[in-house]
Amino acid sequence: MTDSNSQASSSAPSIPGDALPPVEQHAVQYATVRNAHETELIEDYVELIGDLLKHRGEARAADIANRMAVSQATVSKMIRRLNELELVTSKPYRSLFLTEAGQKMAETSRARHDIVLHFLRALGVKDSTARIDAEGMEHHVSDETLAIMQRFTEQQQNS
Amino acid sequence: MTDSNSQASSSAPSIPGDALPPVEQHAVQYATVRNAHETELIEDYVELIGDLLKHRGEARAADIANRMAVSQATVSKMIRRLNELELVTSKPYRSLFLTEAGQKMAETSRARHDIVLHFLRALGVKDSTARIDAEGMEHHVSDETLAIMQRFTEQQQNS
DNA sequence: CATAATTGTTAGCCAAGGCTAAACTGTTTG
DNA sequence: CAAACAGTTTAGCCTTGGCTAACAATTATG
Repeated sequence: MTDSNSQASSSAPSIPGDALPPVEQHAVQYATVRNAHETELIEDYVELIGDLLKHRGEARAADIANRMAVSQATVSKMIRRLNELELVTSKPYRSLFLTEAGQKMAETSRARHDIVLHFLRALGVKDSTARIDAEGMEHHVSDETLAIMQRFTEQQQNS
Repeated sequence: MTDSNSQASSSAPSIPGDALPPVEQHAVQYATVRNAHETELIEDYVELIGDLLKHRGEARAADIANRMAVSQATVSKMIRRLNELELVTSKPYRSLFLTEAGQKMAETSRARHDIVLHFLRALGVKDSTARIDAEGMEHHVSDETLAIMQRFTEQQQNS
């Protein structure tokens, strides 16, 4: 352990991004991101399946492959994983459906996604950019920040 | 190709997150995120090495391992990659240094990171949360959004 | 200065998430 | 109703980014 704990442990939230955070805090940041990455893809699939079911009535592997710009083989493999995680049910060659848990995840993800998207638009980001950014950001926004984003969007609308 | 192009192709930026985006646009969103993921880790390493050099004068593998909460073996392997990409130079058992390209990347990453972090704080997110969120978000924020965030933060400060 | 502790590297393992090619199933249609 | 086409699955490959364990080099210390 070379890397001693910065200097003083004073809580200095006002000083800008200068000065390295203490090791443990820094470690938590990176670990949190790594962790998010593990669930990210899963959530994206589940969210998309939910959307397809809602808007199209069915969710076929081919649709998912097209929308995600990924091969059908990749989707097929992923569906197996989603099955094992009991997020979707699937009969071979038939549309997918979400389990209870899957539906819950889909709703949560969709809600997060929408909050971020609406927030970005309220900030003044143009639609096409906002959509791309929201897709990437949604998995990395804490509940605290999410709540603030929502409040901001609402205030923006009443004015 | 089952998934026909939603309905009308009218530009409707005002309607909420309802309705699926057209297939190609949707595909671009996901592809963009996938792409970001590939460079993300690299950027994080380079950024951290830059910070360590700046604040400590040296960047040792052990420090990186501690700060990233990852094994030394993982760091060692990663450093080999960074070497191949000509982002860092390293002699065994010596501190790392950034190449020109590495320094450039470190600065860019650091700048993005700071803009996002300051923005979140300006929004009212508490410091510890803002740090975690910024770490995850920074790689998924477009230049357009970044510029808006920066402006927002500045306005917030002059008031 | 010899040995202990720290730091770094290598080898070899694993899971995830891509891909292509080939095989199989279901549906449509001549 | 058979053949063609569209959709799905499987097999097998690759890269990334983790890990542990074992070994090597450097640095610190009794």
